[in-house]
Amino acid sequence: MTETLPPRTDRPARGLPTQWNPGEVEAVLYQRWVDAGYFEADPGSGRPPFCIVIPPPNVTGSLHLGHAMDHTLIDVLTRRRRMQGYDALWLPGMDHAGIATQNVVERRLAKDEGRSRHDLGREAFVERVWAWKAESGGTILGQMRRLGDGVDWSRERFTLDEGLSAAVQTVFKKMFDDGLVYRAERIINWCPRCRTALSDIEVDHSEDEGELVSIRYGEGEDAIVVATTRVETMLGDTGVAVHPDDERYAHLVGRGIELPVVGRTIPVVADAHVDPAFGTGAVKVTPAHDPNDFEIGRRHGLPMPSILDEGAVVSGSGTRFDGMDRFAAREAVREELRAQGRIVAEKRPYLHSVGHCSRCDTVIEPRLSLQWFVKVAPLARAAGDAVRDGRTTIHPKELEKRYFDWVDNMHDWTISRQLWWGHRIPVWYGPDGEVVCVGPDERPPSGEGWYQDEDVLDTWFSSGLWPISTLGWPRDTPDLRRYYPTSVLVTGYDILFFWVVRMMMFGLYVMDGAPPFTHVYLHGLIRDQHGRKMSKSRGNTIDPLELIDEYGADALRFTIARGSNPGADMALSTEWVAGSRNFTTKLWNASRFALGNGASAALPLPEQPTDADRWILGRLREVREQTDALLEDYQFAKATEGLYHFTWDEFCDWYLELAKAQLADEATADGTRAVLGHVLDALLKLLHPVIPFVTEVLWTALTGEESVVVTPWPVGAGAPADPAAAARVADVQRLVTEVRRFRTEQGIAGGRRVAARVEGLAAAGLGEAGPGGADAALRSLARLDAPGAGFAPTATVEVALSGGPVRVELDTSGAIDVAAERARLGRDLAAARKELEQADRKLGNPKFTEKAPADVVAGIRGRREAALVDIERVEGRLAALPAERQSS
RNA sequence: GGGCGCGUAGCUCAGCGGGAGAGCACUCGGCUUACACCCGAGCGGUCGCAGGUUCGAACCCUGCCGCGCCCACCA
Repeated sequence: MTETLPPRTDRPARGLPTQWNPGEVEAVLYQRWVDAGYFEADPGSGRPPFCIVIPPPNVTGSLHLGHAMDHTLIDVLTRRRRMQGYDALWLPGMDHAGIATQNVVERRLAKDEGRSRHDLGREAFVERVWAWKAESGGTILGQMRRLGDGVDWSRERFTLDEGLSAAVQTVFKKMFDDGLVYRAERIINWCPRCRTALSDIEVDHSEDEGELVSIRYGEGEDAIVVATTRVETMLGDTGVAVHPDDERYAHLVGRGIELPVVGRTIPVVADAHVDPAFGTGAVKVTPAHDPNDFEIGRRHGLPMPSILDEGAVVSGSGTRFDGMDRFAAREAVREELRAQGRIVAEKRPYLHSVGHCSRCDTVIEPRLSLQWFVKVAPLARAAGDAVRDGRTTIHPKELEKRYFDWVDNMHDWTISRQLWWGHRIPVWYGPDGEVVCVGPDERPPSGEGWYQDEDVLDTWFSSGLWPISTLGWPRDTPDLRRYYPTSVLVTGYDILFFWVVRMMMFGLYVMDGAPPFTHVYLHGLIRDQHGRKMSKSRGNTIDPLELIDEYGADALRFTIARGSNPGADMALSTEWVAGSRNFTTKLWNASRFALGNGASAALPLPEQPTDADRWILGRLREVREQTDALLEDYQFAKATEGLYHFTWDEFCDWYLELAKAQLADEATADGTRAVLGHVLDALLKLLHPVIPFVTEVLWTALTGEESVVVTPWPVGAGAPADPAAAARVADVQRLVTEVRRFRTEQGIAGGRRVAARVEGLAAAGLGEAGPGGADAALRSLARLDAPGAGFAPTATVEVALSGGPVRVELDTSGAIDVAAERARLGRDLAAARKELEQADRKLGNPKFTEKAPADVVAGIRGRREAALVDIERVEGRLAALPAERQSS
């Protein structure tokens, strides 16, 4: 729902429309930036390099809020560095996302044409995926432009590009030669639906309901009871294992026992892996379908028949279950065992951990299979060491532990995938069992009987090379020399293991110990307004494009930055984005006011600034310093929040209001225009990295210059803090607030001017009348007129300021609401008494006065004094109130 | 089973040893010549529970309760 408000004023502010309309302007501005080449890096510039490589979005579809988070934070960092004079490069690109993309295209193919990839054949299918990539990739690039991503489009990369493919092939070859990749028959995770091997982290475990069935193997004295959650695997049992020290079974070790249903005799072996306290202390051993059993089988030389393939019992198992689906087989085998009286016990439901394919949720089948692996131990050790010795730092630091736990306990990485979309493994097999790995510039062996490996590499293999391959490796390019190691990696903590660790391993390996990035910043996940994970099935996802359409890209970016605390998830709702949109509107209107009143950044700052001037210039300096410190520490939320409050609560609510009086006085008008221009200029620059569009329009209107994108960061903006001036402004604020409160309690309309006499300003150290003085400020902000003829005060507002009491006598033109005033003063009195009581309690404790630091004690004493003064003042006012008239 | 983290205003979250905060929501006023996507004034919290340390604890320690996440070859 968009409301268009009628313009309330048509005073022109240097061509600025009365309303900020992001939808009309953003695309134009973005194209202008790109055309101007602002985002293009120049390794020969001589400026210090700053580089971030994008976490490449998958070409599976379109960007979601998680990407918007990556992009916002990266853009904030990059735009700021560019303004700080760095040769800033944000390198864009996309990931082919092997299995994910292949699945998407396969599903579409099935839905639209009722065909499988096998119907098309490898070559034609891969062509289809490329077509999809063109379409989906285009969508993503368009979305990045909508977000305002300041990326260097001339350096855009894709993981299946020629150059990146060469990098993949080169690394594979190097690792092959170094013995870091190997081909072996191991138990791997097989997804029967995707029909490919998966690495360990592509398997999600969940507690599922199943069954635990205890089966008696053997007869009589030789009988052993084993328990299993997967009855059907007993078809592939080749042994029963017991603990070596388990006396219950000692007599059976080494002997044969008959495997029911199948009828073959299998040995009882002693293996320390078995926990004698668990269940019966005896385990059935299915080496081809369980990682533990595989190890046991290996230690004892047991046969390893595969009895399940592609999710069904293999034909040729020699049983009547041949070809039966694995879950049907589970039931059928169980019933057969039951018929034979073999089932001793059953527990159902039985909760246990079951692996699922992270892509399609199908139950994973552990399977003995010939695959390619990366020997990770040396790589992982190097990855751990680089963080341990500080070559790379992880923010927030708490996530380091997770990183170490992972790299220090990593299993070998299964990298071959039985897919078609990806980098084909560059290995050729010869007729006599030759295995030849081929580099990118080498010709593969040809001739009778030679063929290339059918499989492709895990998509994370190429993503892991992203920071080096995108910069040109294996060629020795200026970019690589200039931007590697990259400055920061910004990504979600959820892909720490998938991606960050792999990049560390590869980067260190390929680049001789130079890590791929100096810092890693891990942000949290975006959740819905109640902190729940966003998911399509829950129906609580929000499309970033819809938010941009309704509120503007700046609003979305501001919301994300404002909610991003290191490592913590953030809840996002349209209300938050609307609030951010309101902020951009506020900034817009404040700028219009300033411009409409002749603000200029080119004017010299006043030689005799007012207190308000000194205060806001001092605050500006502090805010700039604070913003820098926070952003250096990746505290996006706090940095953004600080700018929000400075803009709204200080600049708009107070300085602009104070400026109105100053502008009306010739003595201060020019100075005020200069201060307004100066503060606005710096503020727009500080906000630009977060909200680039609106700040660009406003800043160019203010300065008439080309673009805020390439303007220097406002390091010297503002002035050193002036605590005395700031204290006087704080006093004025208190005064104004107290008078406003009185007016509200008395029901005096906000716009109505009230005649008033102000006493005690000079004595309180606030000066008297005069340009930029406290009196003028108070009268302007509290809407007080000078006492004219016939001034007849009906009420007094008295405020005890640090320098003394100030009395404001008001002529409300008639009797005041005594009850309301009594209530207001009563609340003040209660508060003051409570303060006094608290202070007395502390000061009455000798241990406190003895042990607490002197400044703390002094602070409490000060508060006690102030409370006493307050109480006296308020009691005086209460006593002076006229008697309440009796009313019903 | 191991590890990490979180429980603070109705909601989402900051604060992490010395006067309980923000945004949104809510109440009451208000077309106050930048802004009603606004302005002004308010209401709202035994800071999960119980102990302990300390002159002083939302903040440090211990235990408990509740929730979340990560890791793990629990047959």
